[in-house]
Parts: sequence; structure tokens; C-alpha cells
Amino acid sequence: MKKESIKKSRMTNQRRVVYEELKKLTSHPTADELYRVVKKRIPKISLGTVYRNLNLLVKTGVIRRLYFSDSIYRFDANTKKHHHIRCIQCGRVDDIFDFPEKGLEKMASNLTKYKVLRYKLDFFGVCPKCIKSSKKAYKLKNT
Amino acid sequence: MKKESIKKSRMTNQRRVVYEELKKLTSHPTADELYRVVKKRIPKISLGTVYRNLNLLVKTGVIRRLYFSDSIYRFDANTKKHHHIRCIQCGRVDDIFDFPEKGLEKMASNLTKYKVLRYKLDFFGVCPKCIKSSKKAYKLKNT
DNA sequence: ATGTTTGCAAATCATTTGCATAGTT
DNA sequence: AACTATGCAAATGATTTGCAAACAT
Repeated sequence: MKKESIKKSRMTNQRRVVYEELKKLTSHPTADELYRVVKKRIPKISLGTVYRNLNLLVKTGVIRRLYFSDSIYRFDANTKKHHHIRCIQCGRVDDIFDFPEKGLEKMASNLTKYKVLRYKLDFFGVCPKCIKSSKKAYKLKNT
Repeated sequence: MKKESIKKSRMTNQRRVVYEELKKLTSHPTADELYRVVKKRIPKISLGTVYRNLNLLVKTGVIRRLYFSDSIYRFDANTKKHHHIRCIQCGRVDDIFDFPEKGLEKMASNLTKYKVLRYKLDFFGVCPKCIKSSKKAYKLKNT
């Protein structure tokens, strides 16, 4: 594999707006959802550009990329350590902040020969809205 | 959405072999990896059939479907409660059994308005082999 | 006999990429 | 000027699906 030359990224309007709009959203949008929002400010932006900028922002650690069982990436501009909970009925994703750290990595270290670096903890349940309406519109396939 | 009629599934040779071979593997194979193995016993089986059977086995709870950041599904015939750890260098996935239960669901319940049903806990690190060889062949894109 | 499953190939869907042009530094 | 980023469309890769034939019950 060839070593890549160092690239210095430039601040374009598209990049700025992609990031700004993602920061405004707490809904953990997919690339396409964000694309629709950004399009309102930059009508001729392309979906490819949104993807490229999201990937660059992920690579530089400015945003996070999430994934759940439907294998569609979601993005989160909040880089503060937190977990997520997903509604198994409507698919929405919410944040869980201040989850008490319980030394999970250390526990895992005791159970494997891996060098444990990090973990991902996602919860699944039913959101308040779906508890009330017991709607089944978006029924997820599985975990 | 129309209510589906009840289907009674039949035990075909393809279905049996897909399940048997998955049970033999502890490597959490992808559909395609399992397909290659099953093909040795049933040379003319199609990849579509492997997918259909895996999905049916998941739906009936006989096997589990795993997913990590590369958005390729992996399958696990072990339905005993356990977690996973993935090597960020070579991509292999290992099991973590007997992880001490710490009432994670209860903790999450205190922090959201969701009805919390379950969680998914994955670890990431470097496997013993990669620690030694410090190989970078399969470098994963990110978490 | 009836309805499910298969193999095949085409379709789908999210994401990536090649290329010529536009934009940033 | 020297490169990076964009828009567009085509390519990719995993997974799903339509259909007629094969198979299980």
C-alpha cells in the first residue's frame, strides 16, 4: 500500500454548512437526511459531497459515525462521550449522557487476550412516544 | 400493511447445512464466507439461498446477526448471552463469555424515558496475533 | 396436491469513485 | 499557480427479490 501524501483540507462553504447543520440536529441523521437539510442552504450541493465531507469530519475526529442493525450510517456532531438508545419501533436514536463508568474495559481485559482499547454500548427499547401510541410503522427487522 | 399468513418452514438440505456449518464456525462469518464453506457440501447452492436461510434462522431466534462498523453482517450460531471483541487491525471477532452483569439496563432506565429492553456491548482492541505481528493488512476505517 | 424453497439473474440501496470544472490558499 | 473540493453520473458491494422449476410435507 502506498503511503499517502499529506493533504491540507480547505474550508469550503459546503463543508462548513454540512458541519453547521449536523451540529444543529440532535436526531443523529443519516447522510441522506442531512443532505436534504443542507440542500435548503446550498440547493445544488450533491449527495456525494455530503458523504465526502462527513467522512472527512469523521476521520479528523470532529464528528462521530454511528451504526445500528439496519446498516445505515448515522452521524453525530457531539463528540462528548455518551451512549445511545434506539427505539425498536420508530427507529429514533437518543443520547444517554453521564452513564456511570464501570470499568467495562478492565473487565473485558480480564476475559480476553486482546489489548482492549474501547467499547460501544447501545441500548434498545421503546421511546416515550411509541409507548403511548404503540405504533408499529417502522418496525425494525431485529436487534 | 397486510397481515402475513402463517408459514410453516420446511427442513431442506440447504437449510440444514447452512445451520450445521455455521455451528461449526466460531469465526462469526459473513454470509459470503459461510456460502463458500457450504458450497463444499452443496456445490450448486446459491448465495441468495444462504441469505434467505440465515435471515429465517435469525427471525426464529436460532442464530444471531452481528454488525460492526464495516456494515457487513456477521452470523453467530451461539445464542448464549455473550459479547464480542473485534480486532481493529485484522477485523477478527472473538467472543467474551461470562461478562459480569452490572445492571446496565437498569442504569440506562434511570437516564432515559424509554422502556429499556436490551443492550449491545462490543469491545474493540488488538488481538494477540496482531499485537505480535503489528500487521496492518486489514486496517478498519474507524470504530 | 399444496405451498414452501431453490437457483438464477436482475434489482435495490447505501455509499464510493472517476473525471472535468470550480474554488481555496 | 498548485492543489483540493465539487457536481454529476456511473460504479461498487452487500443484500434482496421475482420467477419458474424443484422439493417437502
